[in-house]
Amino acid sequence: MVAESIRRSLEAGGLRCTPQRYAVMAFLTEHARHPTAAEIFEGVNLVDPRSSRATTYNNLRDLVKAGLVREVAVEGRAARFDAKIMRHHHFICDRCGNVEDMEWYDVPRPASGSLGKRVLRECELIFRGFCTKCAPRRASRLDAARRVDAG
Amino acid sequence: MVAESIRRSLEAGGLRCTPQRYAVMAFLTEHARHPTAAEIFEGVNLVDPRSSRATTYNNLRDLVKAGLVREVAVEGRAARFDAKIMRHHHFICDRCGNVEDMEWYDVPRPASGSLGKRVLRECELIFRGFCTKCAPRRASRLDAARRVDAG
DNA sequence: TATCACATTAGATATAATCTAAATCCTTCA
DNA sequence: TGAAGGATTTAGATTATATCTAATGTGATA
Ligand SMILES: [Mn+2]
Ligand SMILES: [Mn+2]
Ligand SMILES: [Zn+2]
Ligand SMILES: [Zn+2]
Repeated sequence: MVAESIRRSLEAGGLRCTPQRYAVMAFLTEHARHPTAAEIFEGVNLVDPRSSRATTYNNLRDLVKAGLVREVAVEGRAARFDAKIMRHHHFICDRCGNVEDMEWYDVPRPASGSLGKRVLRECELIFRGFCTKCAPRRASRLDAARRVDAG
Repeated sequence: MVAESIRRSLEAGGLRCTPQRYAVMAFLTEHARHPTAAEIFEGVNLVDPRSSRATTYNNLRDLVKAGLVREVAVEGRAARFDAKIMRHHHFICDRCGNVEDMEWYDVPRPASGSLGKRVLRECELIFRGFCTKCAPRRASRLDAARRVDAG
């Protein structure tokens, strides 16, 4: 059962399972769309219980620190979050900015000469291009496509 | 000569070579440290001519649009910028957050089945771990290391 | 029940980025 | 030359995002 597994992973991470904290984890587990903190705040408050903005931010910070959630590196202003269920890479659309999950595969590590004294923990891959929704319009210039969307 | 090459690349990108715009490109070319907009603003104003904050942001936006500069995807709040001189990957330090350049090498593309109808433009690699400066302290817990730094 | 650490909250504050509208600078073309 | 008009710059206001503060609430346990 999903509820029980969230409860367990919170406790494994040394965090109490509060309604607000549970709601953030549940939302991220159900929505693999890499929502922003504002979207998560809105999402968890569509249903009860109410959670304040500060609590949403606090819990996201704690969940990241506990390793249950990761912040996805992406340009744009607002941080995006991702429940750490399975290893995967990301595809970021040049046109609409959507961040999509991509199947995991191992990446060749850099030559140890180029790594120097650095200690490598992980290699993350970010693919860029046009997503399925945006690819059909790729014939037209990017600017033209943007203009169409704005209109 | 570097000055001349900056001038030429600006014009090739369809941008006038103004003193403020030139200063941003020159700063980014000299400082491969992926500075934030605020750092660039401060940096270009250490020498003359003065450039306003709005102009620094405007020029960074225009330079990115022209493909001469890229915004580096990194967690943290402020966007970081990088003159597009040579292809390279990035190493981000878990402890101090520094973004360092890493030698370029080709990355195996995802299986076309997992790509679907998406159109792939590039594969970017982000390495994470401890940088040369932070690696020696890695024995102690991350939190402990942070406390030392703060104190 | 009393205690105490952990959590939540509203609202204030800080930080990063963008917008606005006016002024200035360039290029072009009589 | 010297208007005309587009591109650029500017200070300051505004918006967007994130964090802080200090008061309050909650629940496990002695
Ligand atoms: Mn993801
Ligand atoms: Mn770089
Ligand atoms: Zn898209
Ligand atoms: Zn470091």
